[in-house]
Amino acid sequence: MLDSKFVRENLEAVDAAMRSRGNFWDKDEFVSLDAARRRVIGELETLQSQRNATSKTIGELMKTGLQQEAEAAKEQVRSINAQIEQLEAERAEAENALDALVMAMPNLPSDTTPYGQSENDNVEIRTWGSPTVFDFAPKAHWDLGPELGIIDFERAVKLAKSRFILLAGLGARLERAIINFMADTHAARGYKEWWCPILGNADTLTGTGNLPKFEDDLFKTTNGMYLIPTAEVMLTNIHRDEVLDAAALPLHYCAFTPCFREEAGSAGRDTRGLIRVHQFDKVEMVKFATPETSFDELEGMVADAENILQLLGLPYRVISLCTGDIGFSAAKTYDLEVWLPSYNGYKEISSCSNCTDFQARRANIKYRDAAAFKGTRLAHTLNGSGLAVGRTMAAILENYQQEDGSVLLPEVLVPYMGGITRIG
RNA sequence: GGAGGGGUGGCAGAGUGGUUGAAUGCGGCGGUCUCGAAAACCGUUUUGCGGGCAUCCCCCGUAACGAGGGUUCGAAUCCCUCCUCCUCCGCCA
Repeated sequence: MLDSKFVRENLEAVDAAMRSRGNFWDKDEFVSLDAARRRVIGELETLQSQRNATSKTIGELMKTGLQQEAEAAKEQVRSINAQIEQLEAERAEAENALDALVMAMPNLPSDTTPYGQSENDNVEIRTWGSPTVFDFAPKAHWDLGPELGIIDFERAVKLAKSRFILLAGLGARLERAIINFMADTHAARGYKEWWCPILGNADTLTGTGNLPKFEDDLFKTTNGMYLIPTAEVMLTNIHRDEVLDAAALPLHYCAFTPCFREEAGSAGRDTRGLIRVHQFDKVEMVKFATPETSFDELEGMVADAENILQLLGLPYRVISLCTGDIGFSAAKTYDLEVWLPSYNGYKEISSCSNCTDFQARRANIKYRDAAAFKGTRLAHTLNGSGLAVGRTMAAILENYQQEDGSVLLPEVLVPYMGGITRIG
């Protein structure tokens, strides 16, 4: 969430930023709600001050036995309280309205985020490798998987519903191999690994910006909990309501979890295969940093995600998302897109974002640096996929497929597959 | 699931209705002393919001003692609900 004081004092700049993101917030409503709230608070606190002063004298009057005067003062406070009660209601109303408006506002884009309206305006930063060339007609992973007997789409529908996946035999093992390879690789590069709940409460989902605006994207339980759409939610909220020591920053965390997404509104998109499903595995990276270093940390995080693709030998490109395409909480986002022969193009496999203080303000994540400043400041949070496991499997199957329908395995995965070098 | 006992400032720990945002101790920070350090001594030590001043410094007000509601002129202190921790019993991967 944005700082409403900052919004008030930088109205035009914020307005421009919102429009660059295609977010049509109501500037005038903000101004009037903010003014109303401050007026009510002013009046309310004046009355509270009067009440406190009068109450104090009541105690003294009663000690000195001046019952009559005390009763008169009590009556006076009662009438003040009646006014306070009404103003409290007004304040709650004003704050709720302002809160709803501000909570619906996305983060301000970084200066370095390219301006643009849609994904067509994203900027390619670099590519690694080149699109895989075949001297036969390559198959899509949704054909390869069933043919090899390692992905069972039909039974997954029977067990759950469409857009769920059932892996069999070496497919299930490959899933585990990819997870372990990714988690081990990040851990070796300094990321502390966590294992976390995959159900979160409303405060947790609010902290990362998933609630209240994107509730429809989440699976909910009957007791008011939510299945996490990504481990980012848990890793970021680990330090909710905490003050971190600047000397400990940056913190580099990672975790493997299943991820659950309703995919409301994406019916008809990527309907086949492993690309867009309700449940998938992901190894996630999260960082906590100071404002001074967070953008450098973002570059480092992208490099760590790229490292996985390079070790797997999968061609990819890095793009910088434009203002119109970055996510709600992000100030700057790089997407890694892996080459997918079935799409004859690149497909997102990782998204790395600097959320600056946007999540930290919601989640109350601060840090202290006694030598540099008094008090506390909001930390910056970053998150990135490292990587989406299902899409990685799809990319491996498609890019490593052989003419005979078998699939070679990337060398780095062989130890995780118990020495198996080929499926099929 | 049953019974009982707790949740106070970075930590420990007082405080059962009236200048208590909160004693005391520890820790932290600043200073005195010292060649330096330790010890000792002195001072200081939360955050949100509103306003002033101003621009990272201070002042005023207000709110916050797990969360929310209630009683009262006034609540950390009394009542209710919820959350959570601990102990014992039961159940269980």
